[in-house]
Amino acid sequence: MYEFLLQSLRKYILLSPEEADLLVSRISLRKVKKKQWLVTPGEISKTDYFVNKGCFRAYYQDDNGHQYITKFALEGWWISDILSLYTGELTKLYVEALEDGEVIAIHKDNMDQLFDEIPQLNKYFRLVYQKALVNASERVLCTISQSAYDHYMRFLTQYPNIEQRVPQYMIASYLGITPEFFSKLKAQAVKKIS
Amino acid sequence: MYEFLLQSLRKYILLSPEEADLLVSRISLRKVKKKQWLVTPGEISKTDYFVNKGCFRAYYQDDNGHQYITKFALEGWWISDILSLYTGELTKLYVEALEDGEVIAIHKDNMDQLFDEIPQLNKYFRLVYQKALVNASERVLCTISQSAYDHYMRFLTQYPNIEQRVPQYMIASYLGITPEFFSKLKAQAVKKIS
DNA sequence: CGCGACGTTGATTTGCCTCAACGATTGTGG
DNA sequence: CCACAATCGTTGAGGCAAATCAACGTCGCG
Repeated sequence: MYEFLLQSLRKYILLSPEEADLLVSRISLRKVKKKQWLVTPGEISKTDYFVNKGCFRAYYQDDNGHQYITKFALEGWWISDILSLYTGELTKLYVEALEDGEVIAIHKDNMDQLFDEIPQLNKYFRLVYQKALVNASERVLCTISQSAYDHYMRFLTQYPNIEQRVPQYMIASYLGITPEFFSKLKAQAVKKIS
Repeated sequence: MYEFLLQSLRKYILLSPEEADLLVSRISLRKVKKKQWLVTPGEISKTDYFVNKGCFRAYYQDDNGHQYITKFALEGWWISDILSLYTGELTKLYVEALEDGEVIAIHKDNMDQLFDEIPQLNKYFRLVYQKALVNASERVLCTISQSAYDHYMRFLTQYPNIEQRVPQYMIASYLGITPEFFSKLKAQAVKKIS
């Protein structure tokens, strides 16, 4: 049941059977239906989620109702409002399931305890965050330095095969452009090739 | 000499005197002059830097010679090409001193050793990266959701008092706009107030 | 002093947005 | 199994934000 998560941990650190058991005792599995939310604005985020199955998006909605997708998460990714989890401030994000799926939930308090009980976990998350930081930095650079089309190309390499799983207007939102303009971009790209 | 770094560590973790000594034995102080580089494209980054004094920028330069600033670092910040440091790929970034200053340099190999010798260091960097990730995520959100002016306002809260230390065209570059347009933005802002 | 670095301002162009209309597809209840 | 609505993608006309290019003013510094 938790094999996939343990496998992810073992990519970076060694876990004794006892530690693995301890970990498992402090986490829980949660099934979610398409369009359900894991996080909604106004709460204080207390849980970190590991995607076991399915596809999720984190997005922000401004006062005019416009949505901006900040992140997608597929199998093996962590997703939460890290800002709220870290600072205790109110969440401003939604985290929504784009398909029926399941996540492994770890409550902040259990997490803190686990960090003491299994110090190696600090290393695991150090590496996870480091990787996420590299991604975020590259995305920032792309956004300020490249045209929307180049930015799109980079997106495809970071999220391979995601185009089959999420509607096009969400990809546009992630890229920071409108669905209409995104559609025109793709039309032009086809012309260029031929 | 290394007091400032130790102080930063102690904000998040406890260090015994022995551990502090061990740490100090594996790091070095490096003085840099204005316009000197800590990192230049084409190398493989092997060192992480902690800013003890001064002001630095990381930037990318494209084939047309355009520069894009991805990060500023003031006293107490870490700066490096984390991508190259992490993956071993060639750096594409410059890291340059904007003032005479000094950094504390930690070589990757020493760092890895220290992570084993002082496991708590994992926790420190987990938290440092987590914070940096929160910042980067907010920056992404701002860039795709807000106008250049709002984005500028947020910048000021993240880097207070930096306007006195770096030229305006670099702030424009960080924000992803041209110096000319940035100048016009500020002119309009003054009008609004009066 | 004279040069280079930096900031400003204006004219023009371009990338992307907004609004609106229109197919295509999917899902759902009668 | 069909009618209908809802969701999603496409296309076009017009508008705005920001880029580009060029000229000019100002300051600090060798």
